[in-house]
Amino acid sequence: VFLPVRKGFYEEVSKNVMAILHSYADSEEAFERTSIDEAFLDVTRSCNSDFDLAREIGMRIKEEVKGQENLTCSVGIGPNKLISKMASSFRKPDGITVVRPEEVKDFLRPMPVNKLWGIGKVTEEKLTEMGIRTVADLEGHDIQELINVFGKSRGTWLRQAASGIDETPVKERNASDQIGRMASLKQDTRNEQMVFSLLAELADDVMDRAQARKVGFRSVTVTVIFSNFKTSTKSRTLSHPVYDRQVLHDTAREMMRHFLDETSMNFRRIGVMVGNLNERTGQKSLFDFEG
DNA sequence: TCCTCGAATCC
DNA sequence: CCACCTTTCGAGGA
Repeated sequence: VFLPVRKGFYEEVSKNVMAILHSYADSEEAFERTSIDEAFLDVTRSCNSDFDLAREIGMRIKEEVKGQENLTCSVGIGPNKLISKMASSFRKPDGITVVRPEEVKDFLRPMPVNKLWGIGKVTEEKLTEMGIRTVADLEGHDIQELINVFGKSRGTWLRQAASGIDETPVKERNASDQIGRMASLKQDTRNEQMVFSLLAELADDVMDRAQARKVGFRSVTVTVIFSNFKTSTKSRTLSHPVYDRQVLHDTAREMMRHFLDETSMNFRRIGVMVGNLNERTGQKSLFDFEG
């Protein structure tokens, strides 16, 4: 069933659910929303590191979400974010999975590597070529070779993740650093009317979201995906933060002009993104500029 | 250190 | 499972 959901509906539900989740976290800061319907909660203190108590908390959350919003959800409980995220994916929908510290290895080892959170199609293929199929294979693999293939930071991450190690704290993230939107053209084209009118819609949408968050931006990126699926991006950083819709429109247009002039292939999708977001606050004190 | 741009992941 | 979209990451140049 496809529901033409009125704008803002998901956001409203999300807000309510997040409020419930937040209320079960150890503290105001022990909460990390990761998407419209997912969050990490640190409950170490509330359950006194007892995983049976943690399960009780998980059950209460499920009941409350069901009662308040009539929604099911999946809960994963583990010693860190990596494991709890994977535990929550383990039984879906409406599941609850607890992975105790001593169970982590058995939980991970049999899994194909692509189940590890953070490994997608490309990494999976490279690993397959290296003869690494399961998490156990990855855990046993020579770290130096992983670093040679994936680079230092990703290579070491792979090995740590395979062992179920993740020390990243549960922490409210500074709401995203960038706001962007892409869309397909009705047909592959480089007709200026069609391209510019879609570009304007996207820019408006991005601007709406920036305004809702009361942020300005200092960089603008325009993306074009061509008929052959090749992607090109062009970005420009302005000298001062901007809050002006017209500036976004003009800048995006100018950059799109470049693509129209410098290329010959039809466009399939285009996108607009703003970055270097900057809160519009009152007068900043000198301390705000200390690095 | 900043900027640009493509790669990669996740939704 | 696929197709599509959003955001982040990181390499390399200035």
